Amino acid sequence: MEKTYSPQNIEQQCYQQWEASGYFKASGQGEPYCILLPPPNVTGSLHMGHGFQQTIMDALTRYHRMKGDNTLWQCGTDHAGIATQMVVERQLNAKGLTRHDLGRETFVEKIWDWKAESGGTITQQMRRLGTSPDWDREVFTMDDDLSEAVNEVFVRLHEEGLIYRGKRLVNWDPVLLTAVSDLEVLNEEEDGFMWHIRYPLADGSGSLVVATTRPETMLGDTAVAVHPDDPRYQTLIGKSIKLPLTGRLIPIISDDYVDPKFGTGCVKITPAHDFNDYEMGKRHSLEVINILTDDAKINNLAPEQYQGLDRFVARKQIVADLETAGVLVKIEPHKLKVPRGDRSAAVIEPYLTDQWYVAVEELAKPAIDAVKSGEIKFVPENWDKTYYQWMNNIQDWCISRQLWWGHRIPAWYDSNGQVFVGRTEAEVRAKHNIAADVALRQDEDVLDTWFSSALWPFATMGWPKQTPELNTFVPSAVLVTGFDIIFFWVARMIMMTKKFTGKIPFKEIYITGLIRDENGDKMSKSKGNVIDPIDLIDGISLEALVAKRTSGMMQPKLAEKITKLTQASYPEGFAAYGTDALRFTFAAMASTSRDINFDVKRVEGYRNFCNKLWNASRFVLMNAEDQDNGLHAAQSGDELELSLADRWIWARLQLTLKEFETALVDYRFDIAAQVVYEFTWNQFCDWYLELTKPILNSEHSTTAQKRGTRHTLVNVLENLLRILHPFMPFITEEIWQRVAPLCKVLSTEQQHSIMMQTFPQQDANLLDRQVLDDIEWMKSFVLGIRNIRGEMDIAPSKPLSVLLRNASPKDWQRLQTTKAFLGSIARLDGITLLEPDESAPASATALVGEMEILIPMAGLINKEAELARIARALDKLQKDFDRTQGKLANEKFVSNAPADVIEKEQAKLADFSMQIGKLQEQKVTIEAL
RNA sequence: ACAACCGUAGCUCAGUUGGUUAGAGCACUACCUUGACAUGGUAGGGGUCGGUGGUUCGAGUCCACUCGGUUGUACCA
Repeated sequence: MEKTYSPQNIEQQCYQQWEASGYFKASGQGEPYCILLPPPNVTGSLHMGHGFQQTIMDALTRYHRMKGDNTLWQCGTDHAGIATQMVVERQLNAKGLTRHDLGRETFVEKIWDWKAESGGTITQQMRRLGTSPDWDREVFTMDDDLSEAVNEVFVRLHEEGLIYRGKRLVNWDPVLLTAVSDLEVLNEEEDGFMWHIRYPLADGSGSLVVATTRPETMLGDTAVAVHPDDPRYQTLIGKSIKLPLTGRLIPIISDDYVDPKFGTGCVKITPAHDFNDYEMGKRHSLEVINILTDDAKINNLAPEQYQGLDRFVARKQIVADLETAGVLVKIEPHKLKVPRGDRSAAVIEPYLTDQWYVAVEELAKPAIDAVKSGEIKFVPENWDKTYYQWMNNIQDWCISRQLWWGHRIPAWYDSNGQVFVGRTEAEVRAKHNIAADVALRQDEDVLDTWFSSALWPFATMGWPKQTPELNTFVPSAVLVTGFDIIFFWVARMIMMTKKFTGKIPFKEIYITGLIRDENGDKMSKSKGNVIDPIDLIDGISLEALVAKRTSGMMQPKLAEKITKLTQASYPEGFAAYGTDALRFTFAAMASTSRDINFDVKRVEGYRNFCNKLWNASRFVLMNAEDQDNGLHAAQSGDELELSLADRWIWARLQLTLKEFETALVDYRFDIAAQVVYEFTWNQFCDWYLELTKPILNSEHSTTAQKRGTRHTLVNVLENLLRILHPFMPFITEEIWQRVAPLCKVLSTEQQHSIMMQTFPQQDANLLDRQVLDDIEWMKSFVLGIRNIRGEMDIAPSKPLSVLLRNASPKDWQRLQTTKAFLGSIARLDGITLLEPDESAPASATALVGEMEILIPMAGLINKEAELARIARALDKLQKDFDRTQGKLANEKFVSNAPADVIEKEQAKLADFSMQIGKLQEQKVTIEAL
């Protein structure tokens, strides 16, 4: 093996091997275990959130595959209607063209071209992460099969009256020229103004003042409303206003929606351009006057001088004109929520159009029940509140989009505008007896991308066909996703899957945290703090990183700021940490927290961990390769004699395995990662490997002893690699290839990959408590000596002679079993037991339980330094003693606390007291020198 | 406005149903190139758990209030 771990040399080749061997396919044997990949945007690229979630999904997939489950990770991508169309449209714009220049058909072809070109990016990047989905089952939401499912669902819901077409106000994006759903509108608080405008009464008897944040909408006002009980306006109700600028006569109506305390208590009502006004308009049968065009210019229903003006230009003009007319009372600064499209950032207009809707109330009920009953569980649990909050106030879902990229709505119109819904035009004609020569025109609109994504759990399994997969993998085991798409996707999948299969789509929903930068800021292009997971794997220079972060920046100032920030944060760029280090980092950060601040330093730490594992494996192989490791001991009858250390590391491995698996069941990947890290570094490397050296290197060891230790070395390592594999697939495979042949006979082809091996099984027989205690005793012995060496500046290489005082028979027995180890790792050249009454020379001391280890000071130990060390230790002990004594002196504690707690406190007190006593004696002895 | 979550060592975070001396990684200090590993080893310093009050024999852990932060939902023109 190479001396240093270098991930780039080992990662890619084995991936191809795995994929080519078909290891990612479900085995067809065992309990079904299925994970659905949240479909990433087909033309997107991998970001940290993907990396994080996919690491978790892959760890679960690999773990269950190794546990023998019939494991399927169902992957695919979605067509991301708006996002993808925008990308291609922008490319056209750069050439001075629009999609209208090409026409629908050609434009859609262009998008397919673009998909062919860039569509593989994200799946290639997923491969770099080592993910193991069944690529042969990869699905795209616009594939024929899925499109068929989409049509089927649409038609069936329509037949049941759950999909309907209606003319209503929708959220209209005047830049993208499409309707968007409520969820795609972000309401941000922005600075604006409140304009107060005087509206004169038509009969000239007076006036009232309305306040508005959008004065241009007055062109579409069809009433002014006041509160029915507002004493100020009682006499005005029923009278008419002569609207300034247009001169239209509009009524003054009363409605208790109006808050008399807000503004002037008079509200201008524009039913065509405000959701609340629209409702009020319906209540009072008001005229609905639309004054905007699709792209938010003033239309020809408004006075001529405003026609064709952009809404914001018109606003200025109207304000100026109102001022000239002397009806502008005042202008106040005002903070207001401005609705903006999440894709275009354009100000969204409530706009009256024909759209298709899903009536969701009926679908929502079973979906709510599925969570309420516990059939579906959120992890962490309290996300169910977010879910209920939305589901209980759910609005009908506007599913039509005025785009060209997506599933075209399966509805056809005749020349009278009558609509027919069906799977195909032929079906429509047949069903409604429409002759072939009668012209039918298909609806121009496409469906919201999330409509097809909502069918993912069953459509990817072959629905509407009745396939074996549909039976086996619905419901899937767990959905791993971020809370940001609970409404967009999760809730809608539950509704649709329930509706069309009667089953739940998944049993658990593991909601991951959101990856932020090391300062807790959301990663975004405009902040310039985005990290590409691939850059952490392959490494990137500062220059390249800066270039990447500032590319396409329109504002030079921003680019400069980002450059500085990047230079300050990562003066060296990123090192090539490798996939395994990155994956382990993601796992280690997956706690219950909803925000995860990603610190590159942690990747470095786990890269070091990989290196540690690598070098430990080198040690094992150097000692075991081409040696007798007892591989055939069972048949040949060769004896395997396990040392105390050998039995101890087996026991520790059992503890680790148990904690690891418990953590995985709870989706506590952070705990699982920590447990296995601790074992690997702090137990296996720091202690066990050291403890094998005295056996392997000693001439006094028997063949059986050496064989036993080598057997343990290779087998514990082999087990450890299998435990680590779900988190770190590459390095474990690479090492395992060399280690496994020393441990077992690999006969079938499938057995030649660690990923097809079974996961280690917990074995209580290996968990020897006595051995665990013995080694802990030995460790504290060694620690005591190391502590004295460290504090007294005694070179680790200098052999020491120690005396033991007050050793119990148990201590003596342990000394016998661990003597060889102690001599070696603590560098002792002599251990002498003192008789009870035997006097000892002045010594530095350490305690192991009640036994004292004495290191004679002569020539080694500085009196002042030792006194200082004792004083520090005494100080700490005294505090502990006082606190414990205080507790026990409290009568209420003694009378109320459970017996075992009291016993523990008493034992602690005795222990502290004993230690203090010994140290004080020691202090006196040394002071007397 | 409401809701959820968060506030523990310089930094990033663990801390299960209240009960061993509050932990880890990184950073820091000192020493060490020993034959797996300087992407390393050994030893060590550092926090009273945002604040206040309460429940309890006992609270980082439960309750109330409060301050600060994040996110979501709703919203008055």
